[in-house]
Amino acid sequence: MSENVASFPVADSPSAHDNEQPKTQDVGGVAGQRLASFIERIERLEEEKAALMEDIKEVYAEAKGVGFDVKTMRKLISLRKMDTEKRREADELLELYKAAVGLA
Amino acid sequence: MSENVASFPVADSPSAHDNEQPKTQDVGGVAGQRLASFIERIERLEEEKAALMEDIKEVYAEAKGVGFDVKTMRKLISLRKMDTEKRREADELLELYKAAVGLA
Amino acid sequence: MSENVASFPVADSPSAHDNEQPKTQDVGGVAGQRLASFIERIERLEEEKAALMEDIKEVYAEAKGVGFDVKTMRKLISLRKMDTEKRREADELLELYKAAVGLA
Amino acid sequence: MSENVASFPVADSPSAHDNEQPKTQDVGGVAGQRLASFIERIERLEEEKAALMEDIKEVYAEAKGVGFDVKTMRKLISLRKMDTEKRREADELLELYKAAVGLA
DNA sequence: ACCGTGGTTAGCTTTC
DNA sequence: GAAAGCTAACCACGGT
Repeated sequence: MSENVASFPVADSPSAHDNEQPKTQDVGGVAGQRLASFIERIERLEEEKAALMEDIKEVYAEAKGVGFDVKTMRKLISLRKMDTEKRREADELLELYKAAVGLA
Repeated sequence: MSENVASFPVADSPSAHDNEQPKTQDVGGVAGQRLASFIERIERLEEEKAALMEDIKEVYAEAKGVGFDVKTMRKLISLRKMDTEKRREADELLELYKAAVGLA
Repeated sequence: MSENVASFPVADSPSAHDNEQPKTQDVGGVAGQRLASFIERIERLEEEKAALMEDIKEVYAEAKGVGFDVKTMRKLISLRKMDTEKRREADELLELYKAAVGLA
Repeated sequence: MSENVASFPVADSPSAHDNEQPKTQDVGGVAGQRLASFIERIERLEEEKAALMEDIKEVYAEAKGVGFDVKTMRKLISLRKMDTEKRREADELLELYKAAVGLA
């Protein structure tokens, strides 16, 4: 039933009691600036991420260049990752058992 | 000429009984070490990527904390990204034209 | 670069060699009927899937009702699934090695 | 598929010698069997679900094969689903009203 | 009772 | 063009 309605919901600030309207379009007032700031931060991080992904591709390419099989490498890495995750989950399961059984 | 680098200097098969190997897995020798190095580099980069993704999630969380709608933000960013890509493609097209016409 | 354009692209039939174009715009024509048929099939399958998911939830609920910890159960099942997948992937990796090394 | 059914991994102590009967603690006993049964039922249902998902993919593939745009189809179906849910919710609301007013 | 969290599912990208 | 891996949206659960 409940449906969020507001896509730009927020007052211009958490504790918005500063009455001076910035003149410059209050859609895009303090809240707008804050939003812009968040957006920028995220986009910056996304850029870094993209760069990293690029780097990864390059490493694969380099490996391929000296004769390794990329697909195999990927599989290997995936397997290693699964190991890691599985161990982590197994640990969690153990904790869960302990909790379920009343051993804090 | 059988060049073991150009093909795949693979470890002997899983069913091997090569257990008592000296420290530095000489299965595959130099190539094996090289492979290990690639793997490590990739896994390191993947870790960084994961950390970045974590950061991004945190920024979204912070934005949410002050009242912004995350889903909307995502859409916004995605839209901006599309714009960027579109422009980039347009630029590429322009370069192509220039090249085709002899303008370096 | 390439971007698909047509959202309702299709000719009115796979083996469309019947040249007589129906003149009357095929939106809702043979192709439309065919599309409707696909949609129905998918929606039917989705329904069955939803029913199955419901069943699963019920089993969990029943288990919970007799005292088992649902979260633990989920983890357990997830772990078992990981085992299965990991084995499958390990096999694939082996095949990959063999192929990379030239062993059909 | 899965063979080790009685796998009830952790629970009883790591070095549990199964010679001694389970005393009061029912690890691996009746409760264990019951748990195994639940697990099996769920895994069976999950398998069916996976099969269904496979079927759905195949229908999409078939549709694509005769020229329909899968992405568009997905959107369409999603839209229809939203409609359905909306109507269902509206009906529920109506029921609620009726109940509130004393109309069974 | 709501929010936050984690897990699941679906969609998209990229690879082969 | 198909298959897979990755990412993002969704949903149900438990905590506060």
